[in-house]
Amino acid sequence: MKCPFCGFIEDKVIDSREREDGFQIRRRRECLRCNKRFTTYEEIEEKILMVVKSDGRREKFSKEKIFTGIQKACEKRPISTEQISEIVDKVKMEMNQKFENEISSKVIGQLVMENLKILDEVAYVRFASVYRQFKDITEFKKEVEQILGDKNE
Amino acid sequence: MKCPFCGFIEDKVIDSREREDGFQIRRRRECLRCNKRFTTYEEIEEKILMVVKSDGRREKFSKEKIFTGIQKACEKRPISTEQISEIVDKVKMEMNQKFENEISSKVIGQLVMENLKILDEVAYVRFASVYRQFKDITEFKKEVEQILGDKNE
DNA sequence: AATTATAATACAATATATTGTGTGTGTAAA
DNA sequence: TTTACACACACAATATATTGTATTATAATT
Repeated sequence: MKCPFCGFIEDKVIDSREREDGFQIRRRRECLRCNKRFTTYEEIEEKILMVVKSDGRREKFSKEKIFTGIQKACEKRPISTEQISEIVDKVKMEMNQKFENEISSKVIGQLVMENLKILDEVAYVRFASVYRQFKDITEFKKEVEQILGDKNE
Repeated sequence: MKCPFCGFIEDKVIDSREREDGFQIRRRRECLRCNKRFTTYEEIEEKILMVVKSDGRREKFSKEKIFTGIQKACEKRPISTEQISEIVDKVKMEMNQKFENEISSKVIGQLVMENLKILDEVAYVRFASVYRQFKDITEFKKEVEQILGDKNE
């Protein structure tokens, strides 16, 4: 790794820590010529995932959008930011497992819903109402009865 | 490094290559649970350098801007893109050595000029004429005589 | 279509990074 | 202002990454 101070190509790692979330490694390096220190980060290469929206337009997949979508559904619910992040990461992982370069926004919505359902039913129903575009309250009713029904089996 | 497919936290590096320019290391990793492979990149953390312009406004330092500035000065000159990149990198390195978070655009100009002077005098004079805002051709004359004078010493 | 560059793959010999534990510091959040 | 959190620093014991060489695949460029 080229020293940002003197440009020398050799250095040694004097410390190396993985972030708790496991998505980054930080290394502290020292240049073998000028002895100055600098920090590097190792990250997973993100393949650019395209999301196909219902009208056919495509846009870059963004963790942030999913995050805010879930966040809205979780308003005033006992769900922490970390828990939302976990869902986002899980959804992303499932996407990596199952899909190539494109994924429809519908499928993303389903993945989010599956994960949200386990965590918080209120948030789940809220999210579903937005995602599946509930037209009137009977749809809420149906969805809730569905959930309750599943539990009694 | 967390597996992007299954989320497992352990993996092994099966290949590791440094880019020729020395600013990146690419690692090929394999998950110890699902055996899927993925790629990571290690890069130097970029500290955000602010450039103070002559009117006092600040903006983020950008390699691209310097690059295009030099490129203009090198029009029709026998200077390759790589050589320009090298100057940009050298300037950046000098900045890292000497400065903290802020640097005046004037000083950047000087650094560029120093490096350009060694490489190509025509480009240097062009760059200087823009950078130091030559008012008339006598300034070109002065600059050229200065260079020629330096050589005879 | 031909060319170039970059990435993925494999394998073997060698060198260097990683991880735990602990201290201190600066900065952002509560 | 007190509390967290992330980063810098140090050291020691252990495990794993790095680098050369080479072939093939894929994407980008002309």
